[in-house]
Amino acid sequence: MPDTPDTHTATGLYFELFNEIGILGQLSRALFEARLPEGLVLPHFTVINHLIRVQDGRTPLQLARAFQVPKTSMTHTLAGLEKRGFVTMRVNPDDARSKQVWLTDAGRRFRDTAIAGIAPDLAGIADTLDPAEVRAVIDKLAILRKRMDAARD
Amino acid sequence: MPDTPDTHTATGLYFELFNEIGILGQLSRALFEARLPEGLVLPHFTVINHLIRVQDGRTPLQLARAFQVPKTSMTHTLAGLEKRGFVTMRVNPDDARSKQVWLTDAGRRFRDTAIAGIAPDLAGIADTLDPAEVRAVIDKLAILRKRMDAARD
DNA sequence: GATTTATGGTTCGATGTCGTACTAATTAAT
DNA sequence: ATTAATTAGTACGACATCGAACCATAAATC
Repeated sequence: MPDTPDTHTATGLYFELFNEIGILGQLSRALFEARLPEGLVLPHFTVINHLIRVQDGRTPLQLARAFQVPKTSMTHTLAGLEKRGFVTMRVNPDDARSKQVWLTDAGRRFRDTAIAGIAPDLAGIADTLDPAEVRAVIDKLAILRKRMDAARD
Repeated sequence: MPDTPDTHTATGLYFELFNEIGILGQLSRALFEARLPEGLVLPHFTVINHLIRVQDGRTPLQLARAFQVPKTSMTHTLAGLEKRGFVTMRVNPDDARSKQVWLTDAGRRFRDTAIAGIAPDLAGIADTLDPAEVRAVIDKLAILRKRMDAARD
């Protein structure tokens, strides 16, 4: 079932890879959003999750770069999170142009319950590939991601 | 640089995988769209490409399922393609509710030039992973995709 | 074969996404 | 120090995306 006729060329392979990535992105997004409370969308969760993983206090621009979205999109996402009281934004004491995003207790709770809600779905598919395989795929994708990230200037 | 603290759990691994997929989807989408003519967006290209790969004459619903998008989104994408003369839609002779999507010559030309425009970018990163690795990643992702696809009902 | 149920598509309204243009603050150049 | 160039963030407008409600046709049930 090779989808592209030119799977033997290098670029054809990458076409196929990105196609697969696109569809999986679509599927996983739908999966997650189905479990999120009304009005919240994947980026909301992703940002909160990121803030917990790498410490809060990030600036909006740092977040935008981390997810490779335009800064205007991040402004919009953060506005939604702030409106719901999941984050608060203060001016960066080191640079008055900039802001810092801090998690609230409600934000942390939101993350916990969101994860708890989604975990069963993930558990349901977690036996598809064994952990070593997943690990290997992640590592390969990360290499590619960093490369593309760097090549973008 | 493991992003999630729980990379040792199965669900944590999948969290990380989907995160990587999301970012890569973002990056590749931006890469592609930068090369597409004004007003055209990734799904436009993807649909045309798909029609060439698996023969045209697909119905809108088949296309929506192939890309895991809601059918309303596909209606919108197809309207854009039709307006530009890249596809024509006729009623399905076997089922008057349904339609069939056919490529025009302009549509085929669009695909060719789009691929030609993007190929250099892909070539620029094509040496990041060697073909066997890419192939392996694609295969693993395809397994996961089919699983999630099936588990969705 | 009439009625019910299911299916394919579109319309409509509500966000999400992103590019352009702008403001404010910082840094660099003179 | 003043001016120019850069950077962080937002406002706004155009368009993409998607869910809910809808219409038309087909299939299933009686």
